[in-house]
Amino acid sequence: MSHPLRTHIEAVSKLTDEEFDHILSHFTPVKLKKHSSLVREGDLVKHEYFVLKGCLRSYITDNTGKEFTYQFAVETWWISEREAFMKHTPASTAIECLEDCQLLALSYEDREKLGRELWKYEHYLAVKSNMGYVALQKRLQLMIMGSAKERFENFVHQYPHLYNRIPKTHIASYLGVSRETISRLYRK
Amino acid sequence: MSHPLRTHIEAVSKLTDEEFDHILSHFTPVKLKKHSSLVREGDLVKHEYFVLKGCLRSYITDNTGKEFTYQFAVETWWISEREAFMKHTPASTAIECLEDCQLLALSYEDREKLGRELWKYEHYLAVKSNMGYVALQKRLQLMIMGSAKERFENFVHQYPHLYNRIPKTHIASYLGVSRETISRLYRK
DNA sequence: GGGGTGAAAGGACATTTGTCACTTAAAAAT
DNA sequence: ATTTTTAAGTGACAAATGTCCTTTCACCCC
Repeated sequence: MSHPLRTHIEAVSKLTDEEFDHILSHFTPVKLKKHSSLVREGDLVKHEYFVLKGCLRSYITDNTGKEFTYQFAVETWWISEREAFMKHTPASTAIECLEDCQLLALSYEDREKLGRELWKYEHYLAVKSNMGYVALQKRLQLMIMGSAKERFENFVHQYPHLYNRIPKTHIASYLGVSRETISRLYRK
Repeated sequence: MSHPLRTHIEAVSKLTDEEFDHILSHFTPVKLKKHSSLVREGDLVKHEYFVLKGCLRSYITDNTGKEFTYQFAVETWWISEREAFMKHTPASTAIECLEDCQLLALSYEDREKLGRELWKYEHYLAVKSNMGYVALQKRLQLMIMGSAKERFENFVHQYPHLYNRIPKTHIASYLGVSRETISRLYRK
């Protein structure tokens, strides 16, 4: 059974054992308890993370205390605060663990280094970034064109495993509806 | 007075006269009349476009005939159908001219070629792509957290020059509200 | 320069979704 | 096990926004 990170990269381009070992040697394991924070608003974000085990979300809180969930991450997903990580500015979104988590951390410097050393890694990043952009476009489109019901059904269909794993409150804040609305839809 | 495309690239990195002339030599001028289509749904998209003069929008139409505007473009902006252009798949969004337009077209092959030949161009693309991602995130966030009023006011504040140039119908479809709602907000 | 065409404004009403207050259920802590 | 805390379900009502329809305005175009 191959390493989950290897599987993930090889969905884009195949690696030799040496290449993968070299890549993996730049990652640092991180363990976190449920409810702990990986990133707090205002932090500098020096790493991005690959999830080995557990579940996290990134979110922001507005001045009235309402939350908006940008992203969830479970096994084999990446998570970070992209803008802060890239530009070395303070984080405007927070990241918290929804379960006990095991992560692999990669620093900004090592990411750059890997990209320079290994074209396949650079390419993997470019493909990943592009897929992220397209996915975000789709989400925006659904947000604008779809009703609460359509958004909810799409979520359940797209992420059946998340739907029973993540508190409804957070799913609601990801979909941009109230928790009560989710309840009402769920009933039917 | 420098060429608008040069100014745009040089906001990221400075070019020599030779470099810019080399870049520019890969672009083809395109002229289009108001109301004409640059891309139709289902087309293959072989070029991306830099706007010299005029105004365009990209949009999709759902099965009930309702439209959603992805993007506007005026002087010095780029426009294309990113997914179709990148993946060589049929376009799922259309692009139309809201005014008479003068554009510069760059083919996929030439784009790749320029990126390979001139690192500064590759870098310019990467920066542009990253800014696009962050902007899209901000738009999604505002869409989810903001009221119709907030979204509208943000638009007017962010693009004061577009607000009097583009039909309200299209601004409404960009903001994900009905035209009537825009009218009501504008009244006050 | 009058007739036609498309965009915007406005009112009445319907629908969706949010808010609040309360109850129930489940999970965590001691 | 019992208590305490947290999440979810529910109903009544309010607010925001959409829909439909009519009127007005502005701009083109023979």
